[in-house]
Amino acid sequence: MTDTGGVADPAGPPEDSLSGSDLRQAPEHDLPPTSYALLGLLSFGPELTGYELKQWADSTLRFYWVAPAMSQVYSELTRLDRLGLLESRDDRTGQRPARRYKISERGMAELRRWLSDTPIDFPVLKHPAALRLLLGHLVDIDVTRKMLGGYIAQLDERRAELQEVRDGLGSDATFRFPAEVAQWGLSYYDDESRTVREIVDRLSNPEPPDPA
Amino acid sequence: MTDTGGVADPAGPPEDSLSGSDLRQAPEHDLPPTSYALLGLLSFGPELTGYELKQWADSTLRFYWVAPAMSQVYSELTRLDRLGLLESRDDRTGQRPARRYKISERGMAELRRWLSDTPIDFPVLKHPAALRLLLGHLVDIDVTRKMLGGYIAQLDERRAELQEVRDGLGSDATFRFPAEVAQWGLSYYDDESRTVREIVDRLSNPEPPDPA
DNA sequence: AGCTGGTGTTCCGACTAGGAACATAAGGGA
DNA sequence: TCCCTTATGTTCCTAGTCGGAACACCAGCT
Repeated sequence: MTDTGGVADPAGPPEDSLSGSDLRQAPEHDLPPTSYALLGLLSFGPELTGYELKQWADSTLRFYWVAPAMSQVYSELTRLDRLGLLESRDDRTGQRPARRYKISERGMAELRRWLSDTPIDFPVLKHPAALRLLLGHLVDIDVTRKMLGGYIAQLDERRAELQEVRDGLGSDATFRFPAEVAQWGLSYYDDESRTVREIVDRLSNPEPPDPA
Repeated sequence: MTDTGGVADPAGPPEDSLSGSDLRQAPEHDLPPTSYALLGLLSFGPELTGYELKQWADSTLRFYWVAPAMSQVYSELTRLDRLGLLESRDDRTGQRPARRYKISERGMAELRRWLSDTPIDFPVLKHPAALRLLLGHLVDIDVTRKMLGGYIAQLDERRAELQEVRDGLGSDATFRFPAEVAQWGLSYYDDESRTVREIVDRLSNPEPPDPA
């Protein structure tokens, strides 16, 4: 087993000193999915700083993928660059010096390979509202009802944000797939909101005899 | 800020030696949600080994909460025990010696406090199928269609498993809340399956002019 | 001059994921 | 009988992830 490398190398100076043998090394195994998520954002073309990439992920990606932390965005960029999947340069044209990254040909190829070859994982979910409903026997019913009411309010808020994202994509074929994903999310929020309202109704009217 | 403690203490022998001052210490801050998830399972009453708790979590909890890894189950049990939220004993009655844990009064109280006082977080989602659909521009359309077909098949499978869980809960009022949560999950799988089928249809018939 | 807020990045500690490793028992087949 | 597989029960290690603190600099406002 060869060393696939730690992300940070605090001992070595970053400039010059082509010391490592792991420069431009192919990622023998799959990277974690979050790496492909960020690489995927960059596959749409822009040349971004870590800060800008984080903002973009926060505004769109987070609806179906956990928005990675700032620190993780930067360490991912460092790693992807080291693997040759990105190209980077120092940008001093703006008011602030910054490092800008864009996807490389290698990166595009690796992304295509991953999309074609890798079996799909089932979604991973952490659903606090469901967990709390499960534990309803421990608290007064009003606590649970109130909790679900708050969840519905959050759903409405998120739905409105996602609607804005979807509207911003227009009907241009360029953003056909992002638009499909946004639509998917909107359907999800609508269905979820309806389902939770039904649950709240059932909690209020304990046993409505089925009139069928 | 006082030390809220590492989970493992490899230096110290576990028996006797009341060395620490952090025994039976209240958790000043909230524990991570996964801790409350496991504590919540134990709030239904049983006295379990780490192994059994992991199996239970795998069979039911995983539908709306990431099933924690074996190693995490054990470290959580150790921590919750150290905090006085669990009671534990060595069990040698079975064929294999094992440590059994059940929830304490303190644990029940802390769980109730958390349910009542803590604001609810929005669900966290990692949705590989959505991420791949987003990147549809990179691959042939058939790759994306096939990917979504595989996802639908996984959905059907999961739905069948959850249906069994739900059937096992019956209509007894004891499991009213677990049954509601299971029903919630079933609705989610049904809605998601329908939505994804619609997406696949749209991918096949690119622009069906709206006949309205 | 100082305050606040946005840009840009790094570092650290805690939490989480996943598998390897270890140990023992039960059951089945050559 | 011996081996193999499966299940029980637990620990350890590595890498990945999260969240905040810290640092730095610039712009606009008071």
